[in-house]
Amino acid sequence: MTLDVRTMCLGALSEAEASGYELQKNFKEGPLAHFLEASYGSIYPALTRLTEEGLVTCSEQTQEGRPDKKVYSITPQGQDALEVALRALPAEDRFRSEFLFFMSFSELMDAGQVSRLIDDRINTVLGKQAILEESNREDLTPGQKFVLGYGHAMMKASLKYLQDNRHLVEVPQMRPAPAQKNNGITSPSLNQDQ
Amino acid sequence: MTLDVRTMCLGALSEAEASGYELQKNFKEGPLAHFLEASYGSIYPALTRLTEEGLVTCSEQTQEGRPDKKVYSITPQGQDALEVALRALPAEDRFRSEFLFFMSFSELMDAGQVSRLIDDRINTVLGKQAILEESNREDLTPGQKFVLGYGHAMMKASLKYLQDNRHLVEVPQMRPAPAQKNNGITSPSLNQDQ
DNA sequence: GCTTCCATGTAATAGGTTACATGATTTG
DNA sequence: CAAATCATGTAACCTATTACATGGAAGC
Repeated sequence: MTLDVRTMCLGALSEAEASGYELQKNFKEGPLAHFLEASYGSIYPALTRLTEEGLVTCSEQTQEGRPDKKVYSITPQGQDALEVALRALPAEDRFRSEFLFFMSFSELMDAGQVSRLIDDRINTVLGKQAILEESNREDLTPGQKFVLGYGHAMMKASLKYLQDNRHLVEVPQMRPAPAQKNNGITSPSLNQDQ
Repeated sequence: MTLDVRTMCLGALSEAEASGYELQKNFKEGPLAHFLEASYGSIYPALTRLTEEGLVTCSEQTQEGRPDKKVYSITPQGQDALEVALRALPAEDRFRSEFLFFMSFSELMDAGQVSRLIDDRINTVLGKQAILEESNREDLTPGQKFVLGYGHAMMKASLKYLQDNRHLVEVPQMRPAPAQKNNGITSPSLNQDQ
């Protein structure tokens, strides 16, 4: 089984009823933001399908000063389906990083580009960290807190690694360079903790 | 630009010539294993396309005792294309974790399942760590070492977090209701396989 | 006045996985 | 003797992204 948008929506609706628009926002800014993401183009069809299958119901709400809203709620069958799904074994994570791919070819880039890439990366991680911190409220379930903490730990580790090891790819390689002191290239061993 | 299998293959071939079969193995077991993965169904068509575009060339090699092999090498145009691609801004990481999704609903699972999930996760991370350690050879480029070290740091942080915080989801939550009867509603379950 | 937020949806497209099809050889 | 490894490829399928289409209200 793969974690698809349909299951993501069902899970989110088991926490609270919401519209498609709100779901997208929750994925993007909620406590699970670091590993969930979905576009409207996948959310709306998913909700239609869940409704057809009887796992959620929809009630249209007219609002003043705002567009109409379709609020979806989970049904008992939906809750059941979610709990059944939760008994299976989770599939492996899907992680694909263009940043790391680029970095693995740092010798093919000039120093400026490499540094820029790392700076950008640090900034995006800081941004994501801020999002997680904002969504850390008291009303989160233990599970959500656990997951949020996990994301936070990963980002902290990421920042630390980038800061501590950027010199490995920023030190100009094979240059007929003049005397540059401080050639502190530490052997990039895997197990360097401190 | 998105990191597609075609670009992954081109990058790998810029390091060394290889067959499609070898590329898959390299993705799965090499120093970039933690964020690259591709099936044969995507690699072989990608190689065909790269050849058509003149970015790689192919030479068939007959082997004794083994099936014939198609060894692909990068062309100057291919090397050029790779370096051009490297000047762009990398797209955001794609990360989707079914494990974390499950954990965020830990209250809906029984304690045994939660513990099993965490144990399994620890074991898979340990397995991936072993793969990375095995691929840590001296002939890696600085970029590859940097990326491999990054993966290693992430896994270490992951293990530490799991071990230090599993109690957050393993402590039994105050459940009001004792016996939940299992009503056998044949609900249209989510992706029931097996 | 421009941009962002609210709000829903469809269609074209891209990109990938899984299963299928084939088959010799080596390892346990 | 069964399983894994080596080796390539296609076809059916699935899922998700992007762009398109629409439009009022609120904030800057």
